[in-house]
Amino acid sequence: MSIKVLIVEDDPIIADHLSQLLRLEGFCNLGIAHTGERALDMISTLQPDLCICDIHLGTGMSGINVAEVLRSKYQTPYIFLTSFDDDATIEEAEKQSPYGYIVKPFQDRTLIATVKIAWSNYQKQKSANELSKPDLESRIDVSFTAREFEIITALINGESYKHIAQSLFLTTDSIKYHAGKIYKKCGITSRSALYSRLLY
Amino acid sequence: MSIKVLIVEDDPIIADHLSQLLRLEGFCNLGIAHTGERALDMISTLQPDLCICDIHLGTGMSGINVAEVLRSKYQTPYIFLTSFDDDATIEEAEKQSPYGYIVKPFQDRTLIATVKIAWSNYQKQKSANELSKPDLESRIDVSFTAREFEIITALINGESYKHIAQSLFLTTDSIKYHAGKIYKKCGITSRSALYSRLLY
DNA sequence: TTCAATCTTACCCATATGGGTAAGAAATTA
DNA sequence: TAATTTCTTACCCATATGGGTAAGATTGAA
Repeated sequence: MSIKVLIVEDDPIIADHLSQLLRLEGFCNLGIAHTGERALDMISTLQPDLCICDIHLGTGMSGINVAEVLRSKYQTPYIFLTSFDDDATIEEAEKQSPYGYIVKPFQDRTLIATVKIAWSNYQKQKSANELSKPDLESRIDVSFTAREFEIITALINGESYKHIAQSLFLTTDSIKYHAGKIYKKCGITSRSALYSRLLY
Repeated sequence: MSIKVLIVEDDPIIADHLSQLLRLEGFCNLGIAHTGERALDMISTLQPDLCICDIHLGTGMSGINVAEVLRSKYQTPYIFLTSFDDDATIEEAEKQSPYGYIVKPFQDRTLIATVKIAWSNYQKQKSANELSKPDLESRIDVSFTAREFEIITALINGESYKHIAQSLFLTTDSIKYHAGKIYKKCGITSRSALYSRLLY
């Protein structure tokens, strides 16, 4: 699966250049938005995986505004690309926590590397929240049986004993028993402590 | 407080250039490590806030190795800076989840912006676990009173009603009352649901 | 096959949690 | 000042959670 990238850039020369570059590198190029408003349209319909976003887009919305939406509404990663490199612009950009910031004119390879690394970091961050057994065990230095891990994930999901029991075709007493063993292993005495103990 | 930056770069020309650049921008320049081994020394004694790290350092350790240590042992952010831009190098770099990747020759402003944004992102990530009221409210689109927020943080910390009551000089009934209102506002019915609802 | 670990279930008991309601005090706003 | 919101507390009740113990079933390894 290739990464769907949207370019938000008002300068047609740069936009075309980016377009070429992405295609050559095997990205799925969703096209170019020349204004912030158009960008929002394309984002909602095309659902890009990542955006390359110019900060200054002439009149109307700025790239910062677009990034704001990407971040809060879509949680889609973006990198800024701009010829404005003054401290004020950088500071504004910082607030959006971009995955990269490139000043024009740019090295093609810097751009490609930045996009790839942005995507990779984003992916890792996303999967960081999903609990894996070996990962968890090494982190807190406690080992669990398969059953226990199954129940740990349910407990952390906030499911009641009854609910867990139903979905595992067991009785609540069994869940209670396993929860008890889990708590002992972790040196805790309540479910809430699981959250502080198991999640970073 | 200015950010303490360490340069890990074997090319003296580039290293000097970086040195100048950082100084001009008001960073605290901790100096230059010309080899990976020297870098580890300097890292352990000088405790940099951030490293700019060349990937290919002649013989001995590579910048990737240095980054590995920075990540696993010190949790110090770093950005890669290299003239090698082949896919294999980028892929190796990706694994280290760098905060930035810049290909030589580079734009001074790209470097500065990348460093600043890397630092800002790192800081945010660090403090992301600490709940702030406005932040929480905008994220889940529910508003809380000051008292409620106070109790939310305690609930999330896994404190029992009794404990919360004692530390706030209230009765457990009061805590129960507020917890109830909080749950209603969030559209949930249990403390465990708070975790999935309030924490990403 | 035998032993140990794990799993499932049951039962007892104490405490914690959450829903509902209500009423007076305090603070805020119109 | 009057109205509204928030805060504190109390009481009732049902359910959930957690500790302890114990016994039979299952599994896996020596």
